[in-house]
Amino acid sequence: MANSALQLTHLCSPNSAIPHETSLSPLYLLPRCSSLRETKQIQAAIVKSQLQHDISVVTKLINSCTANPSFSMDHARRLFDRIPQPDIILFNTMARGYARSHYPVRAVALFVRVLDLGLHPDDYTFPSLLKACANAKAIGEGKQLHCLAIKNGLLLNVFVNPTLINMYSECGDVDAASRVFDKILEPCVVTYNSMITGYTRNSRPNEAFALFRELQVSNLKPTYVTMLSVLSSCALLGSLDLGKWIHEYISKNGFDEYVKVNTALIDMYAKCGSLDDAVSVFEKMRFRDTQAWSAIVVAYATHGHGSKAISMFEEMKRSGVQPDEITFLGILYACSHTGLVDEGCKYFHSMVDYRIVPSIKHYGCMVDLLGRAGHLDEAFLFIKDLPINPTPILWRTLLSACSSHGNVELAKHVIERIFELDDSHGGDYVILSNMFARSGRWEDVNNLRKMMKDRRVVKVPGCSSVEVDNVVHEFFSGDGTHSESRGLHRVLDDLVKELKLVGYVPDTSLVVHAEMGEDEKEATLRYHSEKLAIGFGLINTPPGTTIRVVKNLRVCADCHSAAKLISMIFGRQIILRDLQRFHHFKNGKCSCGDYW
DNA sequence: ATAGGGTTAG
Repeated sequence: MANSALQLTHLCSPNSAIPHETSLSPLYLLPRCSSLRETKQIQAAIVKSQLQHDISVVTKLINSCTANPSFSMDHARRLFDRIPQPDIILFNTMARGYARSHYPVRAVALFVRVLDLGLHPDDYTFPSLLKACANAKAIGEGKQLHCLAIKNGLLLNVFVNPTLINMYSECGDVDAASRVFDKILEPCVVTYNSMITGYTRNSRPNEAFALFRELQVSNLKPTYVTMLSVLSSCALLGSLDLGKWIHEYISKNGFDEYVKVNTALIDMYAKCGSLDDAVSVFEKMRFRDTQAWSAIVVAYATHGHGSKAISMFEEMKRSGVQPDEITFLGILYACSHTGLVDEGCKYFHSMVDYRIVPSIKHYGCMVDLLGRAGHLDEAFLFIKDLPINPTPILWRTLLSACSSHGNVELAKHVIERIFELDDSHGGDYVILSNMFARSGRWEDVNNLRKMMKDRRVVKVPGCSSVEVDNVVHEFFSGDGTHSESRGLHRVLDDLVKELKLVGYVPDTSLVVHAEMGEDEKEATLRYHSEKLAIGFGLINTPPGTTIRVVKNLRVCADCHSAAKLISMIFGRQIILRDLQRFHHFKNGKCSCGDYW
């Protein structure tokens, strides 16, 4: 903003008239402000030229306050409060700001004043308010606004449609969203996008693809935003073939010019198990923003390449791109899964340098980092000292660590904390019960089982799936009905025995070691991966068959699968994240086979 | 262009 600062000096000099229609006008500079400081400088120029009572000028100022990255609804509110008779445009502008702020409910609160003042909501009002409801997960208010939109004859408005669909699906009622969509006679591409996104965000990738197909055969053209959701659905399915098909479609249609699309491609490839393709997309990118860098850091981290994730993170900083909260999630994940406790703590504390306030997810990574490494008491104190209330998930992370490291006493204490918040999670009982069983405390096991029964806790079994030659084999925790289940158990028993021989504990701690896919550990892991391949090979498969999961997921993820199978055999809880990543095909056939 | 809009990957 060096240029505008120069121009401002001119503007603020005494007796300088404001040329309203030239590039020197403060109004012209407002949209170019990149910080609240600059917006305030323009405000000073506006006051100097006596324009501060002009409602249209204040509207522009407020818009500038809500532009990234200078976001300040507090300042916007101060400006708003000085206007004696705000009109609907000013209200709409404030509502849009609040909808995108940390306090979306305030948009709805402000709307009450609109009605009290007898102002009429228009086609700008509903999109902002519905967005606020989506962000606040306020489906009740959203439904009322839906009714009001109908009353005002705005149901078929092109701007209202997508936000209405978005509101329902963000509130988790994707069926309601779908009903709205079906009533729209001529949905525009943005409306299609919002519905495709709705299915994707609610983990219904097949319906997302069905709608994408419908969009393709309509006379509308998909946009790059369509591709973002479609890629995200690919990632949900975990289907690399489908992902490659979409990649070709993207290149053919020129969508690969968009940084966001390339970022979504990186994410898709990583989640479908092909780190190589993810890296190749990243390397071809000419411009890489924070999101693109984060995607590659996360890709390396989730594939177990912790130190590569760290070196990418350092390279990112060197090239002058600012990390954000997601980058830090990636780097903390990398550290915890690579056992780099000191580095992880260092990065966690460096977040403040980037003015990033840690979220519950960052705290979760820290608990995982400390817990996996066996620093259980430290992890416990970490949770105790948090500035926010811990969630059951946070305690659950520590509970798994207690299980890995066999600390029954701490586990008992932790589960009490969990039960204070949520006692309906079957997995928690199972973990502690197994810990009691391992130390021969059968009375405690029985008590826990009785407690589960009394509280009517249902166990939701974890599920893993392995795809061999387009046939998906699903395994549920504690279920031995798969035809090759016994054979698999035998191979995995052998694997566990060998792990014991090299000093590993056949426990969830296996996950810790299995994910250290680097340096001297790598050779060991490759060896065990082969064993695992033999294990998979037992599934009706002659030797030499391509086993996709094993082939594509590479060392670390192989072992992640191994860990999953082993955890299944030992009756442990399987993390939901794994379900997402590995749920690809159904009944031996690509679930999208109908559409392609 | 001349006060304000919808869908968005990590």
